[in-house]
Amino acid sequence: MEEKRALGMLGALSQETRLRVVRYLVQCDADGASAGDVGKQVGATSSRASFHLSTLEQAGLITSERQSRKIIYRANFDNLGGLISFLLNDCCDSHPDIRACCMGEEQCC
Amino acid sequence: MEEKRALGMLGALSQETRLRVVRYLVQCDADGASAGDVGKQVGATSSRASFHLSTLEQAGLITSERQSRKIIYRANFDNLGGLISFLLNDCCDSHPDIRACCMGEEQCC
DNA sequence: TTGTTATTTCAATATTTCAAGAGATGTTGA
DNA sequence: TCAACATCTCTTGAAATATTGAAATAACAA
Repeated sequence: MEEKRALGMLGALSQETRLRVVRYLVQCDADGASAGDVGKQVGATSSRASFHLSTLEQAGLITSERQSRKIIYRANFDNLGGLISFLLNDCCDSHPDIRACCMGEEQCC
Repeated sequence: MEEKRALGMLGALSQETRLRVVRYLVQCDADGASAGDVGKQVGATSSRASFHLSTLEQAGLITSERQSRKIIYRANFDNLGGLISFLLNDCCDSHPDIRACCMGEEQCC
């Protein structure tokens, strides 16, 4: 992940509505959700939801697929992981304190 | 980490100069660096560096400590880890794909 | 085709953020 | 106290972003 892409993702995520959209879409997992659903879920008008969704898609955090008259949005797990990996490994140099804190009580293996 | 704090951190990090400041301060580790050092390192005037440093401090990503006539800035490893943990665990629900991607080839234990 | 639903695009406005430089503040040593 | 240095604050103007509502586009069903 290059710095520029990471900056775009961070900017996209640093907005309340968009952060909530991503959280919701992560919960929806592979099923995804339509723009209308997303809008209702995060309390945004349809035009606002559409705007934020396109911002998130442009940043690479979500994907879209038309299904008949709806457009289904899904979290882009690869890129979300890539962003977190960038922060943890590239940006924070895999600093042991940060890594430990990030892992918390859960074990990853 | 609450959503509001995470949003503040994401916003602070989503700016090229500030992201570089954090990267540099992480590399400086416990030694930290003065505002002047940081400014030279990231190619910013002193007033710009001061502005960005105070933005980062307010977001909780760095700390400051006066040492005689200099002010030493350091990365706040706890909060950086907290942010990454928020993204990985709270926001992304510890999704296995994201966790795997984030861990990459390194093992955490 | 016509009507309905879902989503996007557009224009106008308001707000926020960025960058640069001048001046103010705080700290040290003579 | 004064001079030198490091940092901060304030102002200005430019650029990016957010919001709203109305209109446009796309897909489906009767």
